[in-house]
Amino acid sequence: MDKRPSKSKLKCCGDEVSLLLPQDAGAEQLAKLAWAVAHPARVRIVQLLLSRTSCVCGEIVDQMPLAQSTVSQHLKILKDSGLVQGEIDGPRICYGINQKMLKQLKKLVADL
Amino acid sequence: MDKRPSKSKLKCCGDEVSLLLPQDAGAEQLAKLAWAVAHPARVRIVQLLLSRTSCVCGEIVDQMPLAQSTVSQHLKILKDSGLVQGEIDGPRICYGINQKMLKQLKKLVADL
DNA sequence: GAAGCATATCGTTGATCAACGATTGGTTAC
DNA sequence: GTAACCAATCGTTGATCAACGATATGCTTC
Repeated sequence: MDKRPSKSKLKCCGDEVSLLLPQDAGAEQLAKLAWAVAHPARVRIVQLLLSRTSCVCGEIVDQMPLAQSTVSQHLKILKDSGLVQGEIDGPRICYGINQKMLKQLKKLVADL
Repeated sequence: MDKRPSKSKLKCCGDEVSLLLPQDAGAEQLAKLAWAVAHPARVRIVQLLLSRTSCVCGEIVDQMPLAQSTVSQHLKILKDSGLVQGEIDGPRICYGINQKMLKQLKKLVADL
């Protein structure tokens, strides 16, 4: 077990960091968006979505050496970050890049 | 224990991905650099280093609610990514941003 | 050489990631 | 309604992250 009972200092990575570091509001968001593309598979997914304006999950799975559940998991991470949106298109789901968020990411990185 | 003995498919995240996805050479590098700034504390460190052109580890520790060992660990991650360089300056170590790598990161993100 | 200070590294712990197969949920077609 | 298909979720596992304290290393200075 952990020897640190409840130091009230900093748990790890999470929302508490922002409370202790109020000065960097953008740091949190940059970290969140950077995290979304901090995995080769997710970068690849973003590239696929950008190259085709829209894409179904099945197509992504076909182009990657990963199981469907794993791809779906990565898509969830991308969706949670806001970088990717999915809209229901009949029986399948049409995924696409959230251009606003992508712009935000580009701006945050460019302003570093 | 893991039920997957050695599927020779894909271990997780690592160098093997590049072997199986040769088309995205840049995806790996973007993921690696994005990963470096995928944590609020590391974004903060980069910002600190940029705002002062150079910075000693002790100053960074003073400005963050983290232990010295934790900051040193984050610095190591940043160094491993290439974004940050450290040169020995007498008894202390002077850290600074590797502008070339930062430019590379900006370019990779901008080209998305 | 010993003392002192600045960093790095070691060793530990709990939390999270990333992968998979299996199952569930939802939508169309018969 | 049932079958078929697509995508999401569940449950598991091993690996890695992130945090800390404690210890080791390295360079000055005395």
